Amino acid sequence: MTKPKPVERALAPGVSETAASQVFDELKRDLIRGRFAAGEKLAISALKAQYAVGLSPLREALNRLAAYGLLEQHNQRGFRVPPLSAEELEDIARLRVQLECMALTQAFQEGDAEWESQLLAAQHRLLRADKSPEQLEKWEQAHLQFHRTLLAPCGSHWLLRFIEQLHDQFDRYRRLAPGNPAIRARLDAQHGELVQLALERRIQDARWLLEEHIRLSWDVARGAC
Amino acid sequence: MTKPKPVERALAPGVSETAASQVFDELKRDLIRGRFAAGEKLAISALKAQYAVGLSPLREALNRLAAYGLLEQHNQRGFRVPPLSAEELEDIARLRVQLECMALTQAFQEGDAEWESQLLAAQHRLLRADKSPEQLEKWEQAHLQFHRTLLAPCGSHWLLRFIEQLHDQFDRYRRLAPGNPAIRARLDAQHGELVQLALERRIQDARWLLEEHIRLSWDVARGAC
DNA sequence: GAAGCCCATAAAATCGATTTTAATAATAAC
DNA sequence: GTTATTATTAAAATCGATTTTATGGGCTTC
Repeated sequence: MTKPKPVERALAPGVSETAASQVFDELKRDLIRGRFAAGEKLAISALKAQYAVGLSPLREALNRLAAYGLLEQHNQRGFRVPPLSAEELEDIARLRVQLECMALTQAFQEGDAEWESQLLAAQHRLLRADKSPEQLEKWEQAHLQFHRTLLAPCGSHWLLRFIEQLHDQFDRYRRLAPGNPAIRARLDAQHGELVQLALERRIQDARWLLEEHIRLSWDVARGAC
Repeated sequence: MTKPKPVERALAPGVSETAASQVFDELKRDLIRGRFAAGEKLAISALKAQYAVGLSPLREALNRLAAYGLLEQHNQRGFRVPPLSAEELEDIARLRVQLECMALTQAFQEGDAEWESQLLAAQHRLLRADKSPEQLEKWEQAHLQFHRTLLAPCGSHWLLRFIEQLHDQFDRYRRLAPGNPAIRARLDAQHGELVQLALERRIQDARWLLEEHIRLSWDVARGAC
């Protein structure tokens, strides 16, 4: 007999990715990273080549991104990168303060020892992550994960979902804006302070600090508009 | 000059719909209406026939709905109607209270005379809408529009977006639950009271009433799980 | 000279068919 | 009798081609 079974059962037995999901992840990252200009119209056939994927999975990914708010979809005239505006950034930042402080309060009440451990771990990974341009994606991932961990035990699935969505939107601005080393240093320090306040469950101080943290990031992100 | 000659765009002025957008709207309505059982796996080929649409636009609509949270998407195993649970309903309801009260406060500050007019109009349309089973969709539309109008001037695009999303989620429960005439009557009365408080800008009373309104709806919606 | 019209072109949207994967039934092994 | 393995079937995902719609240029008309 021949070998009609060269088809390895995909070493990962559980979750196999689809082309649509892969290109969704890549496009999402590239949109947040600022690979495309704000307001730019996406040329679908070009994307097809760039991401080495067929038309169907690509369109499905674009549809998901539009529903998520990282693209604008206009019937019969394709997809467009949303414009950046100082007004929208203000909206996003203010709402981040409200929602994240809300989640923080809950997280402080619900968080247990395991949470404290994971928070310390996440902070350490962030601290050690290399922020050089080549490793920037790694740092961004660690940063996102830190903020996720901080609020994770809040108990509200939908609140966390909205916060994540706003975070992605905010990062479009922040990552496009020129860096500010002085502010960046202060922001980095605040992560450690947040952990300390979390361990001590000093909710009011933590809320003030988190608000300050977001407002400082906002100061940086403003540079994008 | 003074030639108010709006360029006639083809035979369909304004926005021509795509098949994907149409089936998205229909599916969204049917999901909220409870046409499919919670937890049910959607048979794509069956939907294709039911909605009289091709595979591509149908899949695009399903992808959008999954990103919106009205469907679950599992790689390589299709789409599924999210299950209903008392815990998630609680999450949704509590968050509605928080977010809508937040928006209400802003709306009371930003709303002008034009807003007051539209609010009165929306309330009257709701009052007059027929709630009979045949006309139920009309009433639901008027109800949604009333709540939209109430919060519209709040100034935060993203807050309104999240509130609408939660409202859709909440309605899945409410519309599946058996009706309660006594509570329904009280809820209907509250719409008028909210308008009155809005006209007088009695923010604190209005916040209490809106919270009470959502909690009462919640009492009804609980009947779905 | 500007506005309207028509055609050519490019892009978006959709269709029909194919490929890939998961779910299920049937069979074999222990 | 149970578990493991293979074959079968059904469904999801993807591809390639076609249809539909928007866009831009050149022409005509007033």
